[in-house]
Amino acid sequence: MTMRRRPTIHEVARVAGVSISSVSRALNGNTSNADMVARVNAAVREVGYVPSVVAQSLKTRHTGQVAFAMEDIGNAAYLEMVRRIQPTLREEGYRLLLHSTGADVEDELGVLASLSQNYVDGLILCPLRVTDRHVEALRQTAVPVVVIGLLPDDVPVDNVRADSRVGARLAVEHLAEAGARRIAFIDGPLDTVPGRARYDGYRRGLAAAGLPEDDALVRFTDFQFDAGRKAARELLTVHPGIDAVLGANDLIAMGVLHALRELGRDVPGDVRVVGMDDTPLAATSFPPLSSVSLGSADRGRIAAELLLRRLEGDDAPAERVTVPPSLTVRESSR
Amino acid sequence: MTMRRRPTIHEVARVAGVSISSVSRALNGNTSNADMVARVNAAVREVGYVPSVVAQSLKTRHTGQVAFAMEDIGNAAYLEMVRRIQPTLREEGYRLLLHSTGADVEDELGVLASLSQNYVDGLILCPLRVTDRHVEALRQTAVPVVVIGLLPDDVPVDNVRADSRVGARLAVEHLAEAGARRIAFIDGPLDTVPGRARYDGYRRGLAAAGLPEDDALVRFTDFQFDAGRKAARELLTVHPGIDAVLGANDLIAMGVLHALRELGRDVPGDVRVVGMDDTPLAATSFPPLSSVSLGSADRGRIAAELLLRRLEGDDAPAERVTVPPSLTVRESSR
DNA sequence: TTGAAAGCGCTACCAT
DNA sequence: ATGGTAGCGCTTTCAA
Repeated sequence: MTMRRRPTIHEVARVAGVSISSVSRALNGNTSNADMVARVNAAVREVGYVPSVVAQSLKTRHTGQVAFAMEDIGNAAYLEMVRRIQPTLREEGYRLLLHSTGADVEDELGVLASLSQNYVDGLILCPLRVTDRHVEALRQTAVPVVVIGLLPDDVPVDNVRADSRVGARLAVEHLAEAGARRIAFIDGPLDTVPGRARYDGYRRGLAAAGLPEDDALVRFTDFQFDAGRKAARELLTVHPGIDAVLGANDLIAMGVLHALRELGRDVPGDVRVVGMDDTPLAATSFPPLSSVSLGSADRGRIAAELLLRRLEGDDAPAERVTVPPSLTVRESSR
Repeated sequence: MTMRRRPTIHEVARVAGVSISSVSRALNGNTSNADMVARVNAAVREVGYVPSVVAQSLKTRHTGQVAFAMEDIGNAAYLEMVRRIQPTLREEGYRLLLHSTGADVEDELGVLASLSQNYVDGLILCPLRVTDRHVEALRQTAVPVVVIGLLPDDVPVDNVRADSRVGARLAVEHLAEAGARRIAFIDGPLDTVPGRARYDGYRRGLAAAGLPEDDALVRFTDFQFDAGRKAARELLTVHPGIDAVLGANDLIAMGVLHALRELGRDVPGDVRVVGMDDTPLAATSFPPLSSVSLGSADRGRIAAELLLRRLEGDDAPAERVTVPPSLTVRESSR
């Protein structure tokens, strides 16, 4: 265990026989003397010098770090975002700091207040809910913030959103076109933003397809596998005439697939099924699950790009980007 | 957009009418004068002071940050680790920096060399392969490192490992007990640590069950769904007598399930299937997939705990923890 | 072009 | 107990 302290710019200067200013300049490309650069580089290699980013940050007032704060990295949608955010930021030399808030609103606010005043140059936030206090905090962050999710129109913050209402509608229209007439919907809680939007989209889809609404075909549960399974089992037992089910996310839809199998119904022969989010689950289920992609990966990438623009000093008015949903049709609704 | 500079400790001192030393002491609990603490806190609130972690880091020589470097956060096993690492570190006040290396060995080394000399107090590394250069780099990192995965015994670095060899063996023994006689194995690349270990475990399992080895029943591909599907299709077309398939991870096993369905073979009636990693996929597949858990969540937690001990100054000899695998039997092999 | 020196905001030592 | 002050390692003026 070598316990030598890391070499500083002073060692490099000493070995190269120049001043620390010259070392700094040579390293940052602020010199035109090729010989100087060569000498400094040689000294750097010799002593194994790595600049202290901390000292650099203190001086330059930026850290090269960006944080992504979301509820739980375990959620497939956030995961997709991270997978795109990281390389996008990295290409520009930023490191990614991860912040799972664990559905804790206070913590989300804490992140906004302190984290944004500290150790990061920017922040991508994916809030579960947006309260007045969020808005307040967003208005006075010390660094650029991009919010992924719904945000009131008057908040001057870059914002990337999905359109899950249109997404649900797409799914319903697709099912109707495929010949379905009694389309059930298993939703998450109606008091969540996505739950509400997807329900609205479902109803619009029915209207667009000229199908009647029937409350008996709708269930509000949780965004979970077991919830979908249970709801589908009940729904299809009471209403055997249901010929299609839309699940408000892929987990619910997977639960529906299981329920149908248990009930001996063929998918898509007897009942067509569509999910939402288009997670990796969808492609590997049996039968492969049609699903509405809400563009998580794109939202992540776009959020990162917006933030990078701000970090480069762009101070144009806040932008609002909506990523359009797209339906991937697989066997479950073909 | 308020463009005021963040207040520093000097503003607080001025408002509180004390010296900056007193502010620092009050804030860090190094004073016993309750009145002083109160005055300082009041001033802190008044000016909205948040200490600069950058300046603190420069002074104290630690950053409060820990990095987790792995191949791709999209992998379910790594994800499980992150989900446990983050809260564990966070409880002790450390932030988590994420570093997907994208299967790039050079990049992995780069992380070790520069990242460990910089902006983090410690590092959790989950290398895909361990080369001599890794070992070399590990020997001279500037901060404590914990490696999740297999590491040569003489490398003095804390190490948390799964026992995927025993895991694969467990799976084979279980299949044999269930009556399987011709157990195929679809592995990832043999030159990866898990690929190698699982293959060894497979062979030991066969030996333990008194079954003959048959190279024709083994395929080395990728740890992916499509790879598993394709390999299974070929394998079962050429060798219809195969009565069980072990997939080296759940994705492969899911691919196997699909291939079998396409070939019209019943699972588990004709062919039993077992996967590895016990990801969420397993429980929601059809039929639900038996899978060997390698304790990803536990490994993540333990790695974080080991690292925290080092960060607290513990300099006991490097520890080696092995998390035992466990088999969850579901319908696919019942 | 180069070097000296002034900080960036903080902690901790040393006087008082 | 409190305040002054010397750095932490760097970048960037400013003179030479």
